[in-house]
Amino acid sequence: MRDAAERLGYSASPAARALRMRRSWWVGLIIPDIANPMFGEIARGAAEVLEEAGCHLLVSSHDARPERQAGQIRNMLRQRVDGVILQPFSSTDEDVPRLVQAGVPLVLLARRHRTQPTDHVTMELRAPLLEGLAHLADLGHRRIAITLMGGRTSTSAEERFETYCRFMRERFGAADKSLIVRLERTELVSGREAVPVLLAASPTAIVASNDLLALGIRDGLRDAGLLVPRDLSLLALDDTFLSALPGIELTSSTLPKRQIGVEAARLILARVAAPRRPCETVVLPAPLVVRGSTEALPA
Amino acid sequence: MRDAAERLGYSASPAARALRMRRSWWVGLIIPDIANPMFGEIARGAAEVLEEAGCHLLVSSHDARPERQAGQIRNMLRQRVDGVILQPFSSTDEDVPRLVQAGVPLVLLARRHRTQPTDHVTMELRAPLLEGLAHLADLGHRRIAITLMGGRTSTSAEERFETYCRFMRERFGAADKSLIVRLERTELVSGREAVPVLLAASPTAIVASNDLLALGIRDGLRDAGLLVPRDLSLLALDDTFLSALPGIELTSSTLPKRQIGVEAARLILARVAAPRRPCETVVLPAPLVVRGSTEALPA
DNA sequence: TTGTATGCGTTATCAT
DNA sequence: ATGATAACGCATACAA
Repeated sequence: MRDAAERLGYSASPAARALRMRRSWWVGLIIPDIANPMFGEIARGAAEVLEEAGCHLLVSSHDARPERQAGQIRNMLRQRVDGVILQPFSSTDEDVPRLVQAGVPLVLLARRHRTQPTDHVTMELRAPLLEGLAHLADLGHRRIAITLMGGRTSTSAEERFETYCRFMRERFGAADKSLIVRLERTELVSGREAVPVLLAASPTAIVASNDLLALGIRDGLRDAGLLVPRDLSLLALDDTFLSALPGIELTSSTLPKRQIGVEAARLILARVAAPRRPCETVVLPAPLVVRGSTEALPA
Repeated sequence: MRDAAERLGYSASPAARALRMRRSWWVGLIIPDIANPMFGEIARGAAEVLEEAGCHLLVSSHDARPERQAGQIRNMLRQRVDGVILQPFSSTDEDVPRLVQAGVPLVLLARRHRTQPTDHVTMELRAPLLEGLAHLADLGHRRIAITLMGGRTSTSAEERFETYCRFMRERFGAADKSLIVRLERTELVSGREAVPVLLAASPTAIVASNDLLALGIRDGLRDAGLLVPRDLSLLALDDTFLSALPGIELTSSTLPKRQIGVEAARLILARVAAPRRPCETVVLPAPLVVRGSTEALPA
């Protein structure tokens, strides 16, 4: 019977199925930027495991505009998606309770919501930073500057802030707050613009929130007549494929991008199968890869 | 009435609409690699104009596997998408006649089909190459090597082959075929592996099919003790945002990626509105941007 | 103009 | 087991 159907090239109409079954067999992935290869790899990982379960991935990019994110969520709910994978803007993103309210399986990426418990997948936040700081400290660096993204609303920034301060205190007795630079945007130009502020604290090494930002910083340093790693060491957290490129070669903590997608999809499917199961958190490692941008401090 | 509906938060069920109207208000975009920012930007451009028309973009990445492309097309046809935007594998891709047969509005990217006329959007192929060759020739280069992707089935490779030969003949009297290197894959490693073959023809400048390939070539040259642009000039066609990155800085012909998506979506909508209109071709310019990887040949 | 019945292609239910 | 039937939520054609 099934093969007879396949012989004849017949296949059920998804629209009729969705109407009748009140679900679409689609899972939505809502991301800030579809041109960012990081999210592309997450999408690939998620699509892989969803296909196996007979579902499809629906990707929506909102280009960092909250009102677009809200619109895309509305749209997905209308489509009766089986689940939503979302990287929220902040830990107080109002769309998160809305989604939970709507009763749709939800997986948060990167951050968790402050009040609303959900399934979510993150990468280790403390370990890679500690590993990076230890790497620099072992190379002789003491004045290590760090960039932190977003305001105080960002849990990840706060966690990094605390981790940084604790490490510096434990290793060197004190943490000089002037070495901490808070940035709004995580782009190349943002890195370039941050250079004067960074240099004001006269660091010998800089930890950047991600590799694109690090590239901008390196470019700004070059304009200031400073070369990496000769004059300053540079380390990037949360890297993309860029860090490994010849000509870039940044020491960085590398995210398991595909795996993030895989785990997120897995959590969605698990909740579809068991709506009342307790929320689960998956924490993925982000090991440090030493490349050419960090060097021992000359004595 | 409409606003009354919106006040109450009501909105039509897409499934019921699709079932009744025999169309989904979705447009499919089928691409080789969702982690490639080039396709991300195309997707963004397409999504923008589709949203305005009340449609949504459905992105599917097949990771360069023909059988996956075929499956995704089947899936999209079942979903009754309003149209399909596709970058076919070759000018004889068998999925193309199938799609036309199915009667779904279809826009081809990059290449056109050899026998089946369709709407399509390409970038200029001859002009950027000629511009690049002229740029190198003006810098004093005579032995200009070039990489060509794919076998003889690739129309674009053939067009570039002819363009290259004609330019070299007209400018220097003859085209040395040993300067032409045919490659199968367009990846970083592929560029690195091509270096020995390229060097065998002792060129002073190299034209690479795209910037990732160029990066690989530069890396391979460095391993061979040759520096760009000091020892060799390097020029990339069909660039992505990579070329402009500090630390990369390749002279390259820059694709209007977003615009490709915009035009493709426009063509889909036009055909939805007028199914019998004649096929249209949009050719977008790809101007040369001179950066640090090309230099005058020392006398 | 406003209202009402029918069908789109499934699945689920109920009767056989 | 197998088969007929209703309902999912909309658009449309036709009646009032």
